[in-house]
Amino acid sequence: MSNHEVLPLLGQVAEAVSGAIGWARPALVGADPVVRRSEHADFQANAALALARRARARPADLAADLAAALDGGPIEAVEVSGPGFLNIRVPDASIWGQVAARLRSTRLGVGSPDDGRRTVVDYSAPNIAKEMHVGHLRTTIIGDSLARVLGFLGADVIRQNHLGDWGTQFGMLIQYLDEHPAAAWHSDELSAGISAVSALDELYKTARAEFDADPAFADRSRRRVVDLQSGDPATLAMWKEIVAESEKAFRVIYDRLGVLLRPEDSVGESFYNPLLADTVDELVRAGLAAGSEGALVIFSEEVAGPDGKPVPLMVRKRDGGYGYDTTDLATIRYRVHDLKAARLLYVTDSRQALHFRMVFAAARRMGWLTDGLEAEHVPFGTVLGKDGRPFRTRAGGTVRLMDLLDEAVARARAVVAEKNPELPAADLDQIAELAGIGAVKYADLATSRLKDYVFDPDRMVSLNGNTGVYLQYAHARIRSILRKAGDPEAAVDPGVAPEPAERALALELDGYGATLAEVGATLEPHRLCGYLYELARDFTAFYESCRVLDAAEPVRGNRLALCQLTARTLGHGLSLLGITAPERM
RNA sequence: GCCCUCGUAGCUCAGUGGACAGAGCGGGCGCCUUCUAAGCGCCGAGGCGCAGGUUCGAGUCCUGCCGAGGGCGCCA
Repeated sequence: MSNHEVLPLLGQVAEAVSGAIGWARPALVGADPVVRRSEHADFQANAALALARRARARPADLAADLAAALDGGPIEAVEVSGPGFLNIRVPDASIWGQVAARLRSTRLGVGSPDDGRRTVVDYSAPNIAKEMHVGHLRTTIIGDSLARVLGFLGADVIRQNHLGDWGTQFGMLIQYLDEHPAAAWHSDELSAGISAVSALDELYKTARAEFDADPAFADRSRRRVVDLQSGDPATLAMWKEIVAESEKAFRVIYDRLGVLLRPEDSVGESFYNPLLADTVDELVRAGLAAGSEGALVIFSEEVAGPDGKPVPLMVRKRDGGYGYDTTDLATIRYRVHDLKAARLLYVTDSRQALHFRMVFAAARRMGWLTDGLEAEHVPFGTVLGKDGRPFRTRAGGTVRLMDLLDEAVARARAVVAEKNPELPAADLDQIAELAGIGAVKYADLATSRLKDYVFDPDRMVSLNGNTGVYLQYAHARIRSILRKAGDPEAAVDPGVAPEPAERALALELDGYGATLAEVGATLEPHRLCGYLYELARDFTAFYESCRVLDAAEPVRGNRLALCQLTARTLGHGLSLLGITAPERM
């Protein structure tokens, strides 16, 4: 499919201005028409200012020539303003035509610019036998939203949950569990509210203490690591059980968060373990990896360390083991060769930027990444507490993800209960859950990805401002109007002159696809949040100045159409953020 | 030492090289016989860390400096 199912007015105007440029100044054919939304008209074209020098003309003169060449087409009126801006107005009928066309489309008229592009999104990646904590919040939420947006834009998205399910720490844990068969850690032997990962996390700490205190246990643990790596059946069975129980616990969080990740998306470190030797062989044969101080490394061609020498990727450790550098190289090899990916995305925190830069560079030198292939680290900032320091419990420990969700839902519940005391308890629970989870996700997505952000439950469940709750409420309010009208078939009469608020709302709705394309290109979901907030505000302005239900036809029909398209766009946009938009609040 | 990111209103944040830099919170005033007041309007508040540069035009691009955070061999 093309970039647009319904060509936005901005695109139509841009085409017209492009045509005018070619007509008025053939030498400038193909130049950017620089069309933008405008406060002074429907759109403005800044091409005359940008091109005046090349055209060897005064901007105002060039603008006048362009205006003269812009007769008719999708443009109703043009005027030159200021130093050479073209203020452009589109016909009323076009405004309504776009609304009608988008309502007829199941995709709201949005095209599929990423059609068929196989895109691997690597995100979440919790560690087996450990609690999910605040550190997994952003990767899970941002990664999931990107998977949704790219999928909607037509990409063939393959989600990859790169679980931390392999490593020497499991030798210690398995040995401990083997020696303490009475220890409870299976989900069915734990009391409600205690997860397997919570129990395993505790047992691991105990095992760790014993490892440090008892040399004999440490020896047995080390032997257990060898057993695990050599595939000893009993050890492997225990490990698989630990993985399965952990995944059950993750499932509970994923279900509550409403993320797309499913069991088959789990392709953890253990999956790559058998592939690492081959990966390293290729690197050695290609002459990229070389011995250094007993280890095997790839020296970076561009990055130097504190000593001024090239920084190495650790391909094989001195003890013969493999670290994350090797695994990440193996993921590229696998995702390109076996999954046939065209675009690789790694949603991890920004501290790993240098690591990925070096891994990608090595993969390019190795020939695994070729020119048509895009590999991108999608970095994000740290979650901070209100004190501006990394978010921790009062005692200084990491904050469990589940606790954090509980707190947000509890606050949302208090706010909802206060504002709507008549709500039946069951509805209250359901709405509090939707609002609380939505608030957490929205707060995480709404701020620009790269910056650290402050986790503030009070602010995120606020009903005012750029919050998830505000958008959910806006959606519910519109749905309420539509229910009262009996959810009629949209009937748009393009002959009606739109009120300013109707015009502004329709133009905003027309720009939905452009915003999504921007999110797909920049991998910045906060642009979608900003768009939806603006849309909700435009709707509110419309709601304040334009009566819907008691308007006379054909105005009423047109306004209902605006309500329908706004509700669908809001609901759809929220769903791409992974947030549910309830019918009632 | 080198590299990366960030620095916009009292606070939390938006801001494709274009017309007077915008929201929310907090403060002040006002608006519910009308589709959800979980809302809306008005008032006050910054000239975008600092200094240069490129440009017809810079919060946005470039250079330097200051400040904060992060990274730089066997943890991911």
